[in-house]
Amino acid sequence: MFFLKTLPSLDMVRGYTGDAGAAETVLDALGMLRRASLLLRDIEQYFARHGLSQQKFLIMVVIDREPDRNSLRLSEIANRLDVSKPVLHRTIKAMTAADLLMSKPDPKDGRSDLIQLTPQAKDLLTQIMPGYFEILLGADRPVQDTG
Amino acid sequence: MFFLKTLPSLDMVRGYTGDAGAAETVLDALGMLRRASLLLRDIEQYFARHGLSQQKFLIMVVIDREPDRNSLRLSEIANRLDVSKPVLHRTIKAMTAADLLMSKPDPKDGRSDLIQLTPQAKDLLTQIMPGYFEILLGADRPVQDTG
DNA sequence: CTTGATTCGTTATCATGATAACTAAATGTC
DNA sequence: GACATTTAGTTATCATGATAACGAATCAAG
Repeated sequence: MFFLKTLPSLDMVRGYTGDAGAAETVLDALGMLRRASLLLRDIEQYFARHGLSQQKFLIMVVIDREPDRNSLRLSEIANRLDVSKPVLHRTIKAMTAADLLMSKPDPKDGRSDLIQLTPQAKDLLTQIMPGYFEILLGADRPVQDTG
Repeated sequence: MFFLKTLPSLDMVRGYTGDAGAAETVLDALGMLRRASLLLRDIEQYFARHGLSQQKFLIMVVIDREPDRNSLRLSEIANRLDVSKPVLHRTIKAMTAADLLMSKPDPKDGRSDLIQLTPQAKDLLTQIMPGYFEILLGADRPVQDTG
């Protein structure tokens, strides 16, 4: 993701929306996209230093936090994350090769595997979670134009 | 971009941050990432219906709104958008092939071209801008499934 | 002017998002 | 139970983000 460093002026937006209140709402939304873009970049860089990505991290999170179960099917993960199945398939394959996930056949559905975290994945999750929250804590700082 | 459909509970986050105020800040940041993810998806779908992407749209915007000039160099566009030069290079090439951009050599720097909008691009920009603001206006409404 | 450092754009390569089209399994209807 | 529909996962292909490494032009130091 990337986004405009400098947002349009209120006057410019008002030229399209007509109404000043609407123009402010639009600028709020653009500001949010800019902040999300910067935050996401910080997050991705943090995960990259641990050999991960936000995507891989979130896959581990949704499996880990599932109550009463320690595994999920691909489609269940996809539903919890709003990500497409092909993307998830590819990532699960990579994470399995990296010993972060392991699968066993689903006894109730011959099409599916039950995907669970390896011990290494659980360790890694515990290790990186505090730094993740620290980055999110810094997210309400004012956005600066760095040039 | 994609993100968790269901955010962690306040209690779960408090388990990591210790302090309740910090936990709320973290949840605000996660909520923002979720809203930005959904909004961005709407925006990309809108642009796709016009044969564009957010990236291509923003390139047109920064050239169009430049005061006193009608062209920018690649690196100037990259600076205004916070996007990497290889990405921009590839996109400018595609947009030039699609008759949205045209280039002429920069008389002041033999390494650069001056990139400007074609008349078609200006027309397209005028045509799609209102719908873009309409989507941004809806960004503060509760999330709904539009199919 | 010449030399060295910097900047600009390009190429190559990779990661991560999407949709379309397919196979296999499960489900629903008769 | 047979057959059509639906669902789960996979494959192929594409778009868009990144960094690394490179040649060419510019700039800065002397």
